[in-house]
Order: sequence, then structure tokens, then C-alpha cells
Amino acid sequence: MPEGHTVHRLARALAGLFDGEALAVSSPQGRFAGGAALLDGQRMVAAEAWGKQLFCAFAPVDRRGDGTPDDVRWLRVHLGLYGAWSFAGDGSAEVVHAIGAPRRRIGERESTPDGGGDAGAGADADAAGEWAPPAPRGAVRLRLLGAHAVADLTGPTACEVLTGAEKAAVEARLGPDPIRDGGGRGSPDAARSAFVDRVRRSRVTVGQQLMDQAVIAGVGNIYRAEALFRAGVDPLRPGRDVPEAVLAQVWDDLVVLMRDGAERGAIVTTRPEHRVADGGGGRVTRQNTDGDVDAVPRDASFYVYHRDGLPCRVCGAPVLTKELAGRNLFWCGVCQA
DNA sequence: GCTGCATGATGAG
DNA sequence: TCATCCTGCAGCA
Repeated sequence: MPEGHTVHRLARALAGLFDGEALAVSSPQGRFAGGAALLDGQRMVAAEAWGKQLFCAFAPVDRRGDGTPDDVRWLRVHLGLYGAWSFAGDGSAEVVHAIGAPRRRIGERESTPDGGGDAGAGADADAAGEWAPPAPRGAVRLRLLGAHAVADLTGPTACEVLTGAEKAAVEARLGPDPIRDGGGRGSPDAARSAFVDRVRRSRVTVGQQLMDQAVIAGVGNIYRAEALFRAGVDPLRPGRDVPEAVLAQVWDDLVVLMRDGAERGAIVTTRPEHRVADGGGGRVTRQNTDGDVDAVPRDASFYVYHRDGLPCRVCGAPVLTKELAGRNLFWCGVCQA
């Protein structure tokens, strides 16, 4: 259940593993057999993210040069609620070092880049010392297999092959992405005002609009709850009633928070002075952590997400929760009045 | 061994 | 607003 920062990390990991390499592309589960056949044997020439969408470019092996001409096909993957990538490799390539111990998932489940000292745990070498990819486990929709590594995709909500024009159409429907340079909208200012203007055009609550990928791309339930807390904004307030300057601040804050998440591999929104581990009321609040999980304890990472009933870290009032458009909302009724 | 929930999105009604 | 997609895990027996 990744938010945008995780998908950006995935794009980086895939580029590091496979960029420029001809891949064997298959669908062990069978549901993506047609799409896999289109890409099989081609070179992966790029991997990028826009919000929660992952795009990988494939080009024929015999084609020279870079860029994105007509024969480039784009793999589009959206993980949705259940999707996950798992990786395995021969342990020798630097890319494996960079993404962590083989057979650890990133994208949805915990994994650690440095493998927790378990080097080679998943380095499947046969008797001849030759690396062999592990058999797919579970319903693997898509397998990308290179010379030194393999990536398996399970449970995505979307997995399809697009032309450049189709990819552009998908991106056109997405709002600016705080992690992309200039929000993907040319300049930081353009991206910020696109977000601010869009929110203020509607009386839909600002809480709902932050989850709308056409308003801002990559924000999920955690970043929504945390960004609104940090800005002191009531999530139930209609978008048009939130001052321009406050929304601009929310955008700027998300740029910092989400880029930090993409670097760190985990969402941390608490300021150091509020970063007090308190046991989280006994609840186990998990999140995508493929970075150093212990750098900030999970029960010190959030202000309000999954903390309903616990005292607000700032004012002590109990954190509130409510279902809004089918998703759980968390906020402090005092700090966000 | 079950059961219900989860950081998401879509399409029908 | 609801059902559905489809998977892993915590919590419970």
C-alpha cells in the first residue's frame, strides 16, 4: 500500500537493476501474457514515477540511441492496495547491493537495503556457481528477468502496455507530483498554483481533495493526515474556504515531506521535538519501510495517522477519526480547528 | 487455521 | 455509496 514516495523508490530500483538491459518478460500467472509478449526480449531504457503510477520504457534491442521515439512501449503499473514487487539477484551486482538483500520486497512490505547483515541470503547459485532466478512465488502477474536479477510483480491494480501518447494521456489526468522536478508541471511555482487553484475551485473538503490524484499525485492516507495536521487545517473544511497561503504551505510542506520519504524509504512527519516514542497505544502501525526502519521508531513517526484516541503530540487532546469517502481520516480537533 | 483490515482506484447505480 | 479487484498480515481461536 504505497504512497508516491515508495513508487519513486521503485522506479529508481528498477532503473538501477535493469536500465539498458534486454529482459525476459513473462507472466507466470498468465493474466498479463499478452502484454508480456509485447515487451519480451526488449531493452528497458527508463523507469520513472508520477504519483503512484510507475512507468518503464522498453525499446527494441536493435534500435540505436535514446529518447522516446514511436517504437518505445511503456509498461504502466499501479500497485493499488495489494500490489508488491519482490526482487532477487545474484548478489554480485552493485544494483543488488543498492536495493538490498535479494528476495526482500520493496514497494509494500518491509525490507532493508543493507540486508541486515544477511548478505547472500537470497543469492540463489546452483552447483556450478551460476545464478538462477528463484521460481515465482504466488500469483506473479509480471516477471522481469535480467542477467543478474529478477523482479516479480504480484497483485497490481493496473499492469498494461501503453504507447507514448497513451502514457501522456494518463499523465495529463494526474495532478502535480510534489516529488517530481517542478511537480512535473514545468516549474515549482506552476505546480504549486495548479494545486492551490484546483483545491480552491471546489467546495469538496480539503481532506477528500488531497486524496484525489487529479488534484495532487502521490498523496495517500498518511501524507494527507499528516500534512493537514502540520498545517493546522481541518480536513473537513471545504477547499474553497482554505486560504491560498495555507494551501501553498501545504504544497511546500509535502514537497519536503515526500522527497524525504523517497530518500529515507519511510514516512516520517514528526518534528524532532515531537518525535516521542509512546508505544502507539499498543497498536502496531505499519508502513512501507524499505529504508532504515529503526532510524525513527514507528510509534514516533506520525502526528495523527492511526493514532485515534491517543493524546495529540502537541496539545494532548484525543486524536479524532472518521470515515470519509470510504477512507479513515485522522485529525486533532483542537490543533486543526 | 480462520477473519477482517489496509498507505488505492474504478465502474455501476 | 457500494461492490469489486486481489494480497499479506495482525489478531484471534
